Amino acid sequence: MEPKAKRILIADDEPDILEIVGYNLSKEGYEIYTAKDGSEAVAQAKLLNPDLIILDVMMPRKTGVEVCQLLRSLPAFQDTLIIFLTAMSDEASQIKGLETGADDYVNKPISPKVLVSRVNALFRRLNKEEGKTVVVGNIQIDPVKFVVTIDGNEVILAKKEFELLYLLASRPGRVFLRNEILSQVWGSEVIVGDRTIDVHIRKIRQKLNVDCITTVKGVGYKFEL
Amino acid sequence: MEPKAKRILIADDEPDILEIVGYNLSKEGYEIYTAKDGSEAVAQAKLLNPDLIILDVMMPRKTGVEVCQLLRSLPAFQDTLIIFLTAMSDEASQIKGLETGADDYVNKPISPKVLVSRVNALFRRLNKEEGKTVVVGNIQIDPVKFVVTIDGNEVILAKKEFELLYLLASRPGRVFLRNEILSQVWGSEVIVGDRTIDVHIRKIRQKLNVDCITTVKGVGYKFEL
DNA sequence: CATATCTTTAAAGCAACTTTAATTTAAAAT
DNA sequence: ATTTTAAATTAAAGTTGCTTTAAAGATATG
Repeated sequence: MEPKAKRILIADDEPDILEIVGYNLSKEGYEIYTAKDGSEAVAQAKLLNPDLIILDVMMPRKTGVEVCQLLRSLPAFQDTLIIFLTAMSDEASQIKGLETGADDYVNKPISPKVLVSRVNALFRRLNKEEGKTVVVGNIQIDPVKFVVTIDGNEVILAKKEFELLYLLASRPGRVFLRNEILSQVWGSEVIVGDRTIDVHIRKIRQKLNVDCITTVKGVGYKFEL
Repeated sequence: MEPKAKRILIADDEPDILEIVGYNLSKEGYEIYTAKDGSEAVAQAKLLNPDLIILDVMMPRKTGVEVCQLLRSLPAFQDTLIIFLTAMSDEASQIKGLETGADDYVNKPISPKVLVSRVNALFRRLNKEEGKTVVVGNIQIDPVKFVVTIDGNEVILAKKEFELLYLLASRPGRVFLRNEILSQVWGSEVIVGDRTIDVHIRKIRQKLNVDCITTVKGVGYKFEL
């Protein structure tokens, strides 16, 4: 299920900024809306309910700070992300901006790429996005949920089995030596026999019921479909 | 839920930075812990389960970026806030840092006040996400009213039970390690045995009478229907 | 201040996970 | 083809970690 595109409202009185920032963010898949002054920003915000509002501090007809304060006082905009854009690089303004309820404060001149990164970082945090899931073909291995799914069906692995599979699948195609596996999965202090690995490999193969772990005789194991 | 003091781990090889930043943040009511290199940062992080980690990028024995990547790959640190501190002010580093999974990127020389504002801003945002009613299937958990309802019927949980359930349910599917649970629900000062968690889990399962908490042996517990 | 409720500890039991060991099978090497 | 070596398989032993229960220690409440 694809999450619907995030809406971003950009408010600045310089058309160039709107243009450049808008272009770079839309390239990332965001839906962009613009406003050319503070009042318009408020009106647009109420109309659109954006997920993020980027506000220039110095704008005609309400400054960015005023817009921020006004919106934050409304229940509907309690959670909306807000970023300030400003030419004023002094500390005091920045602190004031952040204390007004903004989530970030970016100084001009703006690097579009940096701004995009910061926007992504904010959304990443908000979505509580889960990273690190290994996906190979129809197999998904999610270390956060501690679940393996094949074609959407959950397979339950024990801890060691899971760790072993995750290690192998994290680098599909690469061969892992037995002592690599031992040190990665078991740690360097623990001493277990080589057969232990075999038994776990077997259990994984059995439970997954998919031919995805290849034996490289005399060397180790590798994951591939 | 009484807000427990937020724990911040600061890692930098310059003692001055640790001193100044630590001082300013502790003034704000944060609990401060420090590490003087990358390896120590990782060790401390695992031990303390901090709410925020401030990482110098250039550190001996693992750079800040390495520490970030390492921690982000662990389930326990998916949600932990991370701020990079760096003398490198070039765009590329900043973008890379943010894409590594950091929540903010602050250039040196640091203004302690600005840093404090940014830290506050991050926590402010995080708190907005907390304290919300969690709805999973037919189960509702309202942390404000302190009430759990299943299909509209109220279920009465004790405080610790409620906090534990709320934690698990706030991220359905995600596995919470035992020490994560301990530090989130009990706090770092309190020392209670592992069995305590089990007993509370049991009481929750009993009272809810719905199979919604799964045990992941050797790892932790997770909430899912 | 007594009682009820919540929280934590402790202990027994059990189920699942992990490891070992022994045997069989398969793949290289001679 | 035979020997050697490594891995697969199986079953059993060993271990760990969770569940459950009961009871004692806190804390709150009337």
